[in-house]
Amino acid sequence: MSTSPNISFALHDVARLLRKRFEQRSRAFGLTRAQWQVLAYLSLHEGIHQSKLADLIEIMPITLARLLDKMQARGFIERRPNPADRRAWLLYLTPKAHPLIEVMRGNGQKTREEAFTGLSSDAQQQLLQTLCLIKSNLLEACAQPAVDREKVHV
Amino acid sequence: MSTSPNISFALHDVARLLRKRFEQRSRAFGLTRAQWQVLAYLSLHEGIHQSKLADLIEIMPITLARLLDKMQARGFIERRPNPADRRAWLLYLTPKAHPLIEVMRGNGQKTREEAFTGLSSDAQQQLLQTLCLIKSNLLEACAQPAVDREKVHV
DNA sequence: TGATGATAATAAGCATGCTCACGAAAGTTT
DNA sequence: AAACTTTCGTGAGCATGCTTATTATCATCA
Repeated sequence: MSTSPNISFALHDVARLLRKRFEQRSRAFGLTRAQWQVLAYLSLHEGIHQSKLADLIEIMPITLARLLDKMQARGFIERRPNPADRRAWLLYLTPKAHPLIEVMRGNGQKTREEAFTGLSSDAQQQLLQTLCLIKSNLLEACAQPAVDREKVHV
Repeated sequence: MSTSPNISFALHDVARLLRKRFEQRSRAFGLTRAQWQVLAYLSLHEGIHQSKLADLIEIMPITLARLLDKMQARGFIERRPNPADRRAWLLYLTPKAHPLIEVMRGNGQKTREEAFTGLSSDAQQQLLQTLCLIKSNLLEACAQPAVDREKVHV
């Protein structure tokens, strides 16, 4: 980590700003960005278990559980008991949630349009491919231990 | 926001994984990623005020204050009174912190090497430029209101 | 069948980031 | 000088993410 313009920092900043901008839009509809994301995935997989949904979104199950608590309290989702497995819930959107999906997609679209102004379609494709490569590098790296044993005693 | 592979999601994932990988390395030295970042910036600007440092790192002053509380408690930084302005502290590293700086830079370096394996130097330059463009788009966008007035009543 | 191990959801607690608000001090204007 | 505005640091409280641990249930195998 250095203070010169640095890809890691730039990535971090861009992700944070995307989040922030999306949040600015989302908040007007009463949901946070994370809750929107849950809604988006759930809309394509109604009847899914919490653990499967957490896998899809790539967050820890406990993190999802807390989000669902809030969304259930606000009447956006339902947890139905699963007769075949009393440990697991089956997740469904409520009727109240459905009209939000389209609006949400639009918000994501608008945010991306703002973010990618001045980027050709080719450049966007290129960027996506590069990001996917980096992501796969990092997924592999994260699975390896990262400790320099000789230096731990600093 | 859609569930097809999407640049926003990929960016978010990559940033999260970079953070996670860096954290795996940092933790062996007793500091979190955010605390490392504070240390890195502070090492180049000793004697700075909290508000200026928060500007540099681009976080809210209150967020920095909490980080500094912990780092001070662990003996990595000092808050010296400023005789010229009794509201503001002057921030300094302690001797204990200095040897960590080099190690930290190395960690960042290693993390980037892992992340950018298989990316040519040109591709990295390209990526950095693209990210900077997106960042500047988003900084501008975030300064604008984002509400679709007609749709707020959903 | 009965013990053992895996899995689903959640609890507890920490770290980081935010917004909003406030007190103390400094700067500015009248 | 007195009244204002601004700035610096921080308190309170929320949201999201994590790790670690627990409980209930299910699945499997001796």
